[in-house]
Amino acid sequence: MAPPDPADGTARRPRRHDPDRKARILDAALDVLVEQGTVGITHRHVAARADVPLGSVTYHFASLAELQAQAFARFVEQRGSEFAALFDGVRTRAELVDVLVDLVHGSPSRHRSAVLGFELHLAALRDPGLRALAAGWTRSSQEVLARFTGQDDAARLDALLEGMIMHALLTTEPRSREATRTAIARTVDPREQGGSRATR
Amino acid sequence: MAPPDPADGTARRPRRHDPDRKARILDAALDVLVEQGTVGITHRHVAARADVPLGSVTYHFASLAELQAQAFARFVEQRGSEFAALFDGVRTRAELVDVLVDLVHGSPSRHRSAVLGFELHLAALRDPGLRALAAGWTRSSQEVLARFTGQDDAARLDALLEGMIMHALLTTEPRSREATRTAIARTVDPREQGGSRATR
Amino acid sequence: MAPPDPADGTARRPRRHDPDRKARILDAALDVLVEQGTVGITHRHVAARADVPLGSVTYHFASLAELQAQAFARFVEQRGSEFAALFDGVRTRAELVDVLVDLVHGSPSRHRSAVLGFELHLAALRDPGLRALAAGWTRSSQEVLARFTGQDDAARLDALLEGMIMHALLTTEPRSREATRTAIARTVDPREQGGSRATR
Amino acid sequence: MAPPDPADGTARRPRRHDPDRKARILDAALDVLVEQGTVGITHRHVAARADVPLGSVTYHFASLAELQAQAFARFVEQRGSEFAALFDGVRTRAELVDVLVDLVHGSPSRHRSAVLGFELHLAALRDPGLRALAAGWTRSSQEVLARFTGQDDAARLDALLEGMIMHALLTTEPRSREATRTAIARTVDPREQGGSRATR
DNA sequence: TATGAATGAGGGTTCATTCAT
DNA sequence: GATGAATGAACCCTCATTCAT
Repeated sequence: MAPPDPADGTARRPRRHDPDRKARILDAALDVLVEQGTVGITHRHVAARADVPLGSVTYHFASLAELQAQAFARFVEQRGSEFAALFDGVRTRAELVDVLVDLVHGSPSRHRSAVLGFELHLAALRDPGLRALAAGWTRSSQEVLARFTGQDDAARLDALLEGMIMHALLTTEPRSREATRTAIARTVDPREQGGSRATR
Repeated sequence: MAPPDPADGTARRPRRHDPDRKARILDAALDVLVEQGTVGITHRHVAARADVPLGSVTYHFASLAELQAQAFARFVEQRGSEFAALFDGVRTRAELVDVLVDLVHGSPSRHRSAVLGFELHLAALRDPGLRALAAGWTRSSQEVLARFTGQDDAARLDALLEGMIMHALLTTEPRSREATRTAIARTVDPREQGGSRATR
Repeated sequence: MAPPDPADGTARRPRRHDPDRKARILDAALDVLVEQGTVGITHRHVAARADVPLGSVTYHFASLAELQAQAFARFVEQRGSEFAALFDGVRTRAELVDVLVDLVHGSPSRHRSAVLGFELHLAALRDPGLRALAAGWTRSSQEVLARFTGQDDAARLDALLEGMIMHALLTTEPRSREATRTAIARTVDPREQGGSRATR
Repeated sequence: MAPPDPADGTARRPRRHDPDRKARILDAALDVLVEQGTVGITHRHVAARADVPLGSVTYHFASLAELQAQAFARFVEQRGSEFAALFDGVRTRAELVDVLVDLVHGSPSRHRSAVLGFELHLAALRDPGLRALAAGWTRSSQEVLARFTGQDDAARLDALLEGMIMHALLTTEPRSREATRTAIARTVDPREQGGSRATR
């Protein structure tokens, strides 16, 4: 005889043997991070988000800190590939600028990456393990950019993008794409003087 | 017979009638924010840091959210003046660059501002009130910069600084001041091509 | 409008301002210790036993270990006075033996002291703070006995009593009072050879 | 792709077909009992101590209570033989006293027995099954002693030893062997009046 | 005005036990 | 036979907030 369903409408969860449950928990943790930030990372929130019993989270992760660390690691891995893929078809400086402008004035899907990135950066301020992770991520991002701009300009460009993305996340009256384009274009190629689309 | 002490470490303190206690509490809250981030903002932590009884915090602030908001407001106000003052003696582009390089490769006192700034930015992502505060801060910062660079370049410079400060906070092997100087110099004056100290 | 009573029949507890609640919690903890042993010392058990909300226990005691330590300290203090009082009217060796036999073949009220004493001894094995407490208790007990027997015999007598009390607690077929009396009498006065009531 | 490890430290161990694993688990449980007391008896602790997978403990024992009971039973059996063997070469009262003094002022190996004995006694207070076990142990111990002292004195001697061992376990400034010897000698032979080594 | 006692929700974590493999 | 994934209860403790004094 099966146990009765609880009264509160939540269906019984008979799910035993669920492979890659661990990965699903990590994805749920990233969802929570986007919506609530690091304060939202609790066993109970993550479990509810992953539609998994509480004990399942504590079973797979020895501590919340470890869960958070692995979630961030998963993000960096996934986002690293995505980021590199953005530049796959880029041949000219103009195309590079196009991609970067899209990066800043991003779609909702970019919003997620941006928020997670900043959460990681802030968490890394006080966690050496996360600091190493963030450093690796920054390095690989700059390597991607450096293929187009050279090493030094890549660092500069990366910092500019970081700041612009943060501002874009926060601003209520979004700066026009044109202003963003100009700023990026000048950084990608300092000889650019005009604010409009580079024609040469 | 003396009344029993509570179990936590809060000792008995006979300080009655303490003007500007409210301000001291806010400063303590900022200290906590620097050291532990927004998760550390609890009545007990702040009270202990301010060396003030627990009830004093709840008495002066209707809720924790309000305490945090006022603490951030105090920070923006203080930091705004400080920031403007940094540029008081600046006359040439070279001097501007000097000040900005110092801003990025900051002393420990700058560390505090940088951390609080990022804490504010991240908290503002999910709190409309803080978002307005952060927006005002960004605007006034850019106005200061714009006195030297014009409006558009100020926004670009501000974003660059933001990104470089974050990277400087996180990196383990700090990038040389020279690289920072070059990046800033090129942004301040796009005609700069060399990486070394600008001579005029 | 008062909040409604909970559905499970437990009456609402409007009790604010309850002085010597801390002492009541400690007494409840001792009750729990008697009934369930150290494993039963949980915030919830003690709170329920003291008819006090859970938060009240955590408020008054910084940790469970501290609660347990203070409870044992309270027991030692109370029991110390009781123990000394047992010998107030003792004038002769025979009266001393009478009191000690009663101590071993104790009433239910003695059961409590015996169990708490052994719980303390065992807990003290692994807790230096409790070890000091237990040592002090043993010392003061032996001082009381020494007033009748001298220092060395007091130690011997104390050990014998300890062992007999433990056996009395455990045995299913209780040894007769006569056997206990004989054993004690021989220890109190080694010249005693017979097993029956000392007449001299 | 390897299956994920659980979050706790239990590593993968390829030991299949391990006879007398059950006995090894019981010995591990006794080790845990000595070090942490009955609260430490958990499936995980015992499994880790025995270097055995978690499931192995639940497989061999229907419940934790049963595991504990069997561990105590194993202790009583082993310790019973050991205890009897202590008296194998005893011929005179003086030799008997020597053995008993060693029993109280024991080496580390005796420490283990003493702690386990008291753990058993206290656990038996609240568990009828263990009470029977403890009663049997006490009986057989007294039978060994009775071969030298007679039935009544054996019970008295056993109680004295029990108390002295407990005191010896707890005391920080260990009572001298001489005092212990005197106490035992007087109990073994009430005609003994002097405190020093009995010469006949 | 100012304080600290009081409360209950919710936090991280450990655990005995069940069960599919 | 043997194992480890899975589950939910219960653990200790921290906390925001309320309120009597």
